[in-house]
Amino acid sequence: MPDFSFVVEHEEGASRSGVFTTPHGNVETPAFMPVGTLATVKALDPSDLIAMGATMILANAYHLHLRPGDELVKEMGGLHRFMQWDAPVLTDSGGFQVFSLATLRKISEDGVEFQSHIDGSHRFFTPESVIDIERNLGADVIMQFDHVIPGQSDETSARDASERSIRWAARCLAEFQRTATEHDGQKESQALFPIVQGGIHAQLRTEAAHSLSEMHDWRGFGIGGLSVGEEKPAMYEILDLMADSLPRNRPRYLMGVGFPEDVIEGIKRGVDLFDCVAPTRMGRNGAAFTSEGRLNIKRAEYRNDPKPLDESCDCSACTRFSRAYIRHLFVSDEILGHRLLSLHNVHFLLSLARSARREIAGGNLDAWSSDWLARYHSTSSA
RNA sequence: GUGGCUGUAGCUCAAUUGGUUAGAGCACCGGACUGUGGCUCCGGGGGUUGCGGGUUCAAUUCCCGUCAGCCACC
Repeated sequence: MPDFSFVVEHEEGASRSGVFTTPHGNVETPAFMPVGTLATVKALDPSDLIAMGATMILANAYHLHLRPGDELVKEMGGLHRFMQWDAPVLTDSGGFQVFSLATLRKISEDGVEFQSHIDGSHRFFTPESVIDIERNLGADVIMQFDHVIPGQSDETSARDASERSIRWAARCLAEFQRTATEHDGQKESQALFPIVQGGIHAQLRTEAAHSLSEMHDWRGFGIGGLSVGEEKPAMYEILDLMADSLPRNRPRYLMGVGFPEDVIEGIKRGVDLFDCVAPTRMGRNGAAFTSEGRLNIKRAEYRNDPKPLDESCDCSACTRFSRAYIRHLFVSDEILGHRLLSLHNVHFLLSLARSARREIAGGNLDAWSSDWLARYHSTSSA
């Protein structure tokens, strides 16, 4: 048995359902991966995640390197043991953090110099150093160090970032292979995914997909640089391109997406893996995803509403608590409110991916997704 | 009982020697958030300036009365 594999079981148009196998277990795809940047899915316990059917979660190399330190995580037995999560984990490299929160940064061909957002200390990340960090953390899937730019960037800067990301993929791969024997022994303990960049420029995207595909027989591919400020139709067009230009027999991971409607649109275009902070962040900010659109639980109209967040949901928040109670928790700034909404939202995304998987197997994704989207949008903008 | 101080948005306070439409923070009511800071950001509704008179072209501001709270002294 290979330590990593991907088997496509059913296909419908560009979409497919399958099983992604890792050293810590199988991931049935399409799948949504809850985000646990700091080795914790905020407000949730690993047992909550297992109970909801989560199979794979994220952590972040940039954040864990700064605190508590990847060396410490390694000393404590690696990420799985440290956070008591025995199922698959994926670590993001920190490329996105360089883009999103490092105010002081200097990008060169060699790497990125930036200041820690925690203590202001100066750091230098290279493709090689990031792989070393991700080796120490020990996640099943590790992402290359890439260069992310805003969604509306012009073609020149998008090309610059995309081509640099491809060169960095090669350097990550070299460092990954150099360190393979000391980490893997006889077995393959980690898989490295490259990341396709190229902004919203079709030519750049297809070039990047082909360059990376020819570079190595990767275990899977990341699609990055989307949902970073571009219009939604532009993102969907790029995903259409990816369906045709990435190998069909490898999982495709759309990074940082998404909102329920984007997960549906991604699945229709052959995406297998998703991750997003939305369910937990919005959970902490008082918004719930429901089958009829987004619901802001802090609204006064829910003050005495006995209904659950979503009447068609069977999560442990919806089967027990009223909107009135959860609203009260938020108005009173009680942490149980954050927990219940996070629980519900993560359940919502996991359940959505499961439903889509089922519909693909039944050959009914197209009709199902149309109905789903119509219902979701019918009341959310009212 | 006498003297003094203070009354401005739900709360805490602003408002240049009397000068345009009395502002701010918090609260409240909406909205945003896509490879995570529980943060943050963007809008909005709110005032018979305790009450009643007076002076003035003009009063939150000056004067008189009155009510309320606080302080001091009988």
